[in-house]
Amino acid sequence: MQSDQTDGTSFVQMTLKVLGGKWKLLILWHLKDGEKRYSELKRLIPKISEKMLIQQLRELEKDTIISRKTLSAMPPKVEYSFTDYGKTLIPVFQPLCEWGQEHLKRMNANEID
Amino acid sequence: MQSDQTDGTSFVQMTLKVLGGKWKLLILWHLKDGEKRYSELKRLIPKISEKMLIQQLRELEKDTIISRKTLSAMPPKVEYSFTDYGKTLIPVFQPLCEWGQEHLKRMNANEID
DNA sequence: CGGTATCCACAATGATACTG
DNA sequence: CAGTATCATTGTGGATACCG
Repeated sequence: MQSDQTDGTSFVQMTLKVLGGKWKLLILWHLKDGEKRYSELKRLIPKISEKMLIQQLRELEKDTIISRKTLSAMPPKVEYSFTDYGKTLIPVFQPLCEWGQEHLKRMNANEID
Repeated sequence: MQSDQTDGTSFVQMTLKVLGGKWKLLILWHLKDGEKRYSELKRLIPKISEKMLIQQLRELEKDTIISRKTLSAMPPKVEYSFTDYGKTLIPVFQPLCEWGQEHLKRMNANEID
């Protein structure tokens, strides 16, 4: 039931804006196992640049998917975790990632692409 | 261009490659109601350029999510529909889109962003 | 009708150096 | 440790014209 008659497409743009970043699914994938410190995420995702890590975290935070807690200022200690609202996303993106894993296997098996 | 990851993260890149295109979710959203002709899709998604429409369709086809059937050569008549394999994606991306719709409402309601 | 081809703007990402 | 700042590069998407 679309409420939006002129252009029922903005929810797609929204979905992509929230999850479409190159690293966001991966960040969420790690956070679903529990809160993580900035440095842990950096270690878990070695190929991400600091700029991208902080940028994607900021965007997820702005979208109220994750929250940022400063545990101590000196030495710096920051923890990222799902918000309660963000947790509603877990049953949605987890099957997506699992589908992606199966799809990857299938593509490799058939040597497509 | 990196081809290999060694860590178990490439499924995320794969997921984004398959669904991350700006119009793919929207195309699939329309196709899940049944097969559609090229011109129907163009009409259903007025803002997409022909280049993008055909490009996204080709990629979905290459990923074996949808299939392309030439119904007649003259006049040209082409129909796109989910493959059986592609249908396994429906229960995955549909909740995603529904979440996106709810998220959009929430953002509008709170005037966040 | 159902595409292709070309050119270009700009957004997204990346590398690297620096900072409180 | 947890970021910022800057610059370079790449990728994605759009406009337009043309083709079988």
